[in-house]
Amino acid sequence: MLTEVIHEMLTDRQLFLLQLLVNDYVVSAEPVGSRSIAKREDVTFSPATIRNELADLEEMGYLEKTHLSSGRVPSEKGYRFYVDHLLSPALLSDDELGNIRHAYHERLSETEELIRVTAKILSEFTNYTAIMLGPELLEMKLKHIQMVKLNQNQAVLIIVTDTGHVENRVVAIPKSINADDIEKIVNILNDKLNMVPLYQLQSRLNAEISGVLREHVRDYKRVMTLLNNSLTISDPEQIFYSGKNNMLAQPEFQDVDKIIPLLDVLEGKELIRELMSMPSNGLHIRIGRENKLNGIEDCSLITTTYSVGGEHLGTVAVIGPKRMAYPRVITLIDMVSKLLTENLNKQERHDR
Amino acid sequence: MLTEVIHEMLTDRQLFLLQLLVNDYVVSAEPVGSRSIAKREDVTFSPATIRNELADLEEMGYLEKTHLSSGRVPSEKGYRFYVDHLLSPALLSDDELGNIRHAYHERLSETEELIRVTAKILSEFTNYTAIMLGPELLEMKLKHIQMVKLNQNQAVLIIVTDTGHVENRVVAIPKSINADDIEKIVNILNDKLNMVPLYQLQSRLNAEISGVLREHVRDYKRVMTLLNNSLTISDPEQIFYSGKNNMLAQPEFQDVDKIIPLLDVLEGKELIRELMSMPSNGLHIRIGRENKLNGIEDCSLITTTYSVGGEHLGTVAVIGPKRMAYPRVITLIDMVSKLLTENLNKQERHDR
DNA sequence: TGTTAGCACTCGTTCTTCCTGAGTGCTAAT
DNA sequence: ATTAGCACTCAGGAAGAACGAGTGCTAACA
Repeated sequence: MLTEVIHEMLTDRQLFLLQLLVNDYVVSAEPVGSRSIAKREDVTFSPATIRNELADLEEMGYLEKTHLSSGRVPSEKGYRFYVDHLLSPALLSDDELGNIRHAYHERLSETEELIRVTAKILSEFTNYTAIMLGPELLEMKLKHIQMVKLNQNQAVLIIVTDTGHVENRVVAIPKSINADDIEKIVNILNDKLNMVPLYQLQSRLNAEISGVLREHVRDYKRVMTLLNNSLTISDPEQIFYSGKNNMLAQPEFQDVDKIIPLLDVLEGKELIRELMSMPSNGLHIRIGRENKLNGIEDCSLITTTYSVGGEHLGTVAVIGPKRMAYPRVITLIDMVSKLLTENLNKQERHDR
Repeated sequence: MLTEVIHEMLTDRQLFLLQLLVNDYVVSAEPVGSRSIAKREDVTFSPATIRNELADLEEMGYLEKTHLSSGRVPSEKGYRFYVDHLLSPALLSDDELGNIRHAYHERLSETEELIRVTAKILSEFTNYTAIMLGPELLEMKLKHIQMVKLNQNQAVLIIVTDTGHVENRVVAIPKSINADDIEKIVNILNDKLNMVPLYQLQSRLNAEISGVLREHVRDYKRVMTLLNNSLTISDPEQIFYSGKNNMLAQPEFQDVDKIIPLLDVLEGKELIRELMSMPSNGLHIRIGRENKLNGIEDCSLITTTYSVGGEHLGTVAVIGPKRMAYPRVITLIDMVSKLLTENLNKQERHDR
């Protein structure tokens, strides 16, 4: 790969050095000097030569110095180039592969559990933070609706989706409505709304169903406001975190003043929005300021997606320092998202 | 209060000084010296006198020095004495009172939501971390059980409790069992298990119900293992955190090496066990090493409980540094737990 | 006898100063 | 084109000085 002319300006040796330097910096977290590069067995030329090359790479914007006489550190452009052209996926040891597969063999029944396990594996094997966006609630389709009366005034409204997800909320039941009414209402809803995506529930209710209800049910008005209130799906995403505290172990975040804003951003809604705005297929990497979001300028975000039956279901993300073990994370996130997809489809296959 | 002889060994002036010193240290987080105490308006005697008194208090074990010539800091014994004898509950400003009451007026429908709001208020108004243990699932009683078929092989089992809580799990349905069977099973379960506490479900199933099932249902064996698996309530507690990151702002946890173990403990199961082991009524304070749990030696834990209809429901806890604003936290936790109880009982009252 | 002023002493903190070592760029020789 | 050599830079650590907030103790005082 190195022998091809990838970028018109860079010689093979420069490519080689850039790759070496990034690899080195990723593990050491210290600026890399010419001497330490020259010490490597596979480097035949002298520190002086390396200095010349590194100076050129710096001039072209791939490297930076932390101060006038320091070693070099990759710039964002450098990372970007590395990620785009110099990266070869990491290999996992048999041990690790075994452990990962093992974790999936435990239980493949519940979607949520599967996602949670995936997040945990990702964060534990990368030592960074994993964030998973679950299947979008709004895209799920209604499988069954049910009302269970708790007492004179309250009932639980239960919505089961085609994926087996269960939403529920407590609703106040007006005195004017009795058990028979409720049964009637629920029957109508189940009849008319079967397999309707949740985001359409409300509009369908008001368009098609209100008429039917008016005919068959007493106190039609109250029922409608009740249903309107409870069929609003407010929380559009399920979010699973794992390894939030892993960030604290990274040398770039030893300073408490950096940790607090970072953790705040990590848990904040903006990050989720950012994640949702990522392209919805394939693997994507955002390095440092490529994330428009404030507070994670020193972080990189790697995302991919998982799906079932070809349908986009959710997002898998790893966030870590810019100085990230990209090859390893890429391999892991790719593997894990495929395993997740695979397991979800295994469930699905049973269906038909 | 000060004029009574509370502790045979301590003079009124010593009590006064101890109280002053703790109050001061709680806000400043710096060892308190004789001079700074003497500066206060309500202190009429000189630094030298204060030094003598503080030396006595130190001898008796209520105070400590961080080094030979430093100011004094309360010892755990000092905090304990302060908490037991010197504390007067803090007053909240009308503004704060208003805000708190306002937060509760929003929605009083869902138990979980109510608990979550309470945790948020506590952490925001104390600037420490709030942990709430929700109603013990196992104590809840079964209100309704339901199975919704998702596809050929899977169904969702839904358990609704008397409190409106909904548990659900995906179960695999053996081919030998059809929709009619399921309906029969569910009807039997609803009939026999109504208002049975969740922790009894399994034993009741095996004792009383297995016989009935054997008579009415095909493939009795598979059904029993299926039910046995899914009626095991694994997660005995609902836990709500709020303000986990507030700890990071405390001066005693500026050091990253202290933060990591602290956050780990905070999220760990041992702490929850510790919380559950607290006496189940009234307000309780554990200072520093009084918590047997490793990792929170420098923290204090204040807990109380909330209930509905006189029945113990769950635990409210605030964890912060030993150097905690005890009066304020006590006032807040007390107030908030009462508001929570009140609101829960308001729901309850509707029932009868 | 309890209180206080005075004083010597301790020790953490901060500010310098100095030194070292790892790094650089540049120049001249190979 | 490469490299040895050299002067230069700069972060980081060590050593020391000065500071100041605190102490305990003693002696004087009301």
